[in-house]
Amino acid sequence: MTASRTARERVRAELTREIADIARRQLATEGAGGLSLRAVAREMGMVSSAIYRYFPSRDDLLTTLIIDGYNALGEAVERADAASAPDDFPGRWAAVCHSVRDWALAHPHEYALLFGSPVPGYQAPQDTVAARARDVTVFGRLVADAFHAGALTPPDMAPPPSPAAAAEAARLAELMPGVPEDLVLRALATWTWLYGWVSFEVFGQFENTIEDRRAAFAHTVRLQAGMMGLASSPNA
Amino acid sequence: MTASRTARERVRAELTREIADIARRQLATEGAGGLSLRAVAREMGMVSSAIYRYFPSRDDLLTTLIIDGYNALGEAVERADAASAPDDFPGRWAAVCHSVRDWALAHPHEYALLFGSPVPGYQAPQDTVAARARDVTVFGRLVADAFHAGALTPPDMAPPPSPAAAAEAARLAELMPGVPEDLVLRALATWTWLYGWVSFEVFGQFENTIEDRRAAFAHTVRLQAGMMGLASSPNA
DNA sequence: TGTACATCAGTGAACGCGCGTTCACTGATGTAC
DNA sequence: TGTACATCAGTGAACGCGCGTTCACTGATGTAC
Repeated sequence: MTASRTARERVRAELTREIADIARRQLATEGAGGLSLRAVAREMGMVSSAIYRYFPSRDDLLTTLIIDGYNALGEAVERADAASAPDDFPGRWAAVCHSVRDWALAHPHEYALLFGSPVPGYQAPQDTVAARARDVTVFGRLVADAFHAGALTPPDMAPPPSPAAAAEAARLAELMPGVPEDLVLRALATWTWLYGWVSFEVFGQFENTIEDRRAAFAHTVRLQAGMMGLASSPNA
Repeated sequence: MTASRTARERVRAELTREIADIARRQLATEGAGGLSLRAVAREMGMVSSAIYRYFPSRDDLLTTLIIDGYNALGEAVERADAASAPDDFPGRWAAVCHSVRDWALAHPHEYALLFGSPVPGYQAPQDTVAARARDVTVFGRLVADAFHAGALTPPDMAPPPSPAAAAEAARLAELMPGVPEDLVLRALATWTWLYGWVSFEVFGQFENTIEDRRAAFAHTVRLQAGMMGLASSPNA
């Protein structure tokens, strides 16, 4: 009976998801190192060994959380970009930045899992790479779109890249096809800025230093847009 | 006998330092969460309870490591700045950037302790604030020096700050007295970029993405100098 | 439709481990007269 | 200089805890004829 087999499988899928949800919630109170299979089992009302029917080990559960995290962030960024007018490149950029920041502040421990100190003893498997690139893919497309629309004209302020830097830029250009090397490097600078800021904010470095962080962030987002040379499409 | 009392105290100070050193080394293999008093005691050849003669608790030992870390980083940055020609502002900036990066790559777990995910259950006490600001103090002085030497003339590319952002800038201007608000905000953007880059690098986000990281970093450092508007002193 | 068998989920006990911290204690080192 | 006392460093046992993982097991759910 295919229907009943599906029934069992459906329960299984649901419980698997429930375990991951509880684990995610525990992450939010204990941090990545404090994630405990026994605690998850307790909250599930199961005996601890039963978890092994669903996840072969603690590391495996962590991997699931990491992949889910990258996907959640990636989706948020994709949605933010898609919701903006395609020709309004500064607007798309701002939407992307704020979506990253908002997601990080709403899920600080998941953010820490993805972008903070590596979890000791945990080695991320190959499975995570696909999900990992979703956010930066959106960014690369945004930059490439702007360039090809003639809306990426940065102020002249930088020396030409060294050959080694240019070589790196050439490899990164995969993410933003057709964009010249020095603009790729500017984009990289801006991208690292974004995560630097968000990490400072999520990890508490701005405590007692910056109060209205959203306002300061919003202004810096515009500043970075200017540095990259993002303008509204001249065809718009 | 003052001399003999000093002898005992000297041994005490030495053992205290030795404990901290061992703890720091363990940090480097286990990460912040894995720091264990018992393991430290084992390596000291002491019984675990003996550690309590020197540190009242595990958190206290962690606090010492954090303060030492900020001081080590701060010293490295101070030395790098001091070793540069005072009028060569881009040079000073590059020296500061590379000293942060070099220190972080040489002490990745200490860096993680200072700038990575907060240690769960640990609340940094007030004692850390003085050491915490050493690096940014150097940076603030560098920017202020450049401004007053007429060597801070950024390209025009940013909208004027919102009132809220300007208010934040006014408070941050303590670090770089006399520098106008919009330049303070550019400096803040650059500073967050620096730690964003270094965190990406230390935490492995550039793995399989950027190979010659030093070259890419060096170029981006110059790019950021241009964004801030740092130039060599016109009086030099 | 009914029965015999196979698969799977969950149990409960156990293994072996490491942790932070407390406490009463023994000796050695330092102090005061 | 010598002795009686106080301070301090380090010991060893113990408390109470939680962890990941294994394993033989019981029932329930699904499958094949």
